Amino acid sequence: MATADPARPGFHLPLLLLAGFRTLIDDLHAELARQGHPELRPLHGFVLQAVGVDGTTATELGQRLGISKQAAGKTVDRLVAVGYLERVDDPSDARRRLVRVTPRGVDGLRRSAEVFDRLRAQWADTLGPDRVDALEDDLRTMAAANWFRLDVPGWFGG
Amino acid sequence: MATADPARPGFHLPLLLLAGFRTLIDDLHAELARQGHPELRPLHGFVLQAVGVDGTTATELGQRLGISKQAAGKTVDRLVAVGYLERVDDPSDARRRLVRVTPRGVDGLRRSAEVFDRLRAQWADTLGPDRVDALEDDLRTMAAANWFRLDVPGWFGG
DNA sequence: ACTATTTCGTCAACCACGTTGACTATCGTA
DNA sequence: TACGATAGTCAACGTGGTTGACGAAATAGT
Repeated sequence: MATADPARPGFHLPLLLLAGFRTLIDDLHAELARQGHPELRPLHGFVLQAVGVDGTTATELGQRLGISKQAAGKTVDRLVAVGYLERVDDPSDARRRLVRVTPRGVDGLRRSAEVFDRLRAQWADTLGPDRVDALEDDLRTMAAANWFRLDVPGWFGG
Repeated sequence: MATADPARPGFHLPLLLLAGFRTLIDDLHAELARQGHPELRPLHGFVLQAVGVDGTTATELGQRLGISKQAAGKTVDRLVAVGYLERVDDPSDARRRLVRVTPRGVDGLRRSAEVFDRLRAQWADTLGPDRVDALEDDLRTMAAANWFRLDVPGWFGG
């Protein structure tokens, strides 16, 4: 179904990594939708994770995700609109608006983690635990940078 | 740098796959920019590949990529604007507008393949050829579907 | 041969994600 | 107190996706 030339080994690697990522993400969100979180988009989990239990500000969130404070602010807007984040005033600094994960957000995060664990276990069942460990080790070695950067304009990098 | 909990093994896998993909894609485009193709975006290579040497139509391209014909048409517009694709009339069917890769597009595609091969070789140097092979085998096993789908609204899937 | 259906391409409106630039309000400090 | 740095927002824009509607051309059916 693809035009990608199977004879070019170099072209396989990125496509396979992308397909592996998508497989996990698609499975995750199919399951999350079933568990009452149909609104949760792939990006949202990363953002909720980056907000963390202590909360943050939009500017700091942008720094954590490697995006501008404006982009972070708009993403927070959307997450607030669907009930996963909330904004509260910071009593100690009238400029800042603290961003916090709501109980619904915590629930989504918890379920995401559970589903990811389950999916990883499936991979281990199919490939063997050692192969999954090796896969992670190898990727950790090769992808040391690019860990939490989410700047996506024009698909990853621009 | 990340808020991702290192104690949750399940959360690592998708992040690592994404980071691996991004590492390759970022390296590729840095090199392509150096080689005279600064306009080539990550998506473009996939699209050029999907158009193929024989050319296609926007509708068929959309089917190949798993996106709507309108989205495919707009993407073709952009690729035409930067000189990687061209549209020609189909003499045998006045409704169709054939999309073809230009010589510049072919050049970009050829260089992309070369760079990918080089990057794969780098991975093999670092991890060992057997590990890279195993990584590809394992991903091929787990990511059989999701091969060439590029529907990205809200980040992969929606 | 004429009509009816399908197909191709495009337009228009919209959404999700990113960018930069400009601006206000507030804080902290010299 | 006045000034520079910081937080947040608004506006305009670019790229990638969606659906719905529509005209023109090809095809199928009677």
